[in-house]
Amino acid sequence: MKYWLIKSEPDVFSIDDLKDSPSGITSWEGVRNYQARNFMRDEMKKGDLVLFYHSNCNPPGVAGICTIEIESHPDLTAFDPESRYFDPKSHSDKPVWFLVDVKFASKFNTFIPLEKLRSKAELQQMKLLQRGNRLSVMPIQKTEFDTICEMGK
DNA sequence: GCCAACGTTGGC
DNA sequence: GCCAACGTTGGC
Repeated sequence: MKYWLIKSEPDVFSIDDLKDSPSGITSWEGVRNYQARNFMRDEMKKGDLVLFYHSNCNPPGVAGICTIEIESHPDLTAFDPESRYFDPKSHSDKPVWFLVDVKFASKFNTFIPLEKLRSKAELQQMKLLQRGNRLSVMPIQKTEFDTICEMGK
């Protein structure tokens, strides 16, 4: 099993929006970064555990946990000219963009702000904390996942 | 709202 | 294939 962190702007889609989705499941649409896509397309497996991070808000931080429910399939919003995620390079016979479906698992009792993550010695290696990091889907270590879950209790 | 960091685009 | 220009991300 692998461990991941995904970012979302809560103004756009928050962990409560995920919780309120039908069956707590949503397609993680709109990712338009190749590295992030490759993680979703090639490496995320059903049952993997995922931290849900709120970005571009005050304060940013980890809000809870979800799981991979459905493995890689094409991101249909790329085919839709009306969608803000439309990409004319992607065609249904040869899709460029892929996504996974994630399922709500739990919300932390304590929201963990970025500042708290930065202050933890065990988390200093996390990609999330590296300067200039912009990846919205990234792998994390089990030890990091466990540390953050403990902080969120 | 600013701006540093990074990814993508496109001319050459 | 290089690299300048541009657009986006996301913390602050």
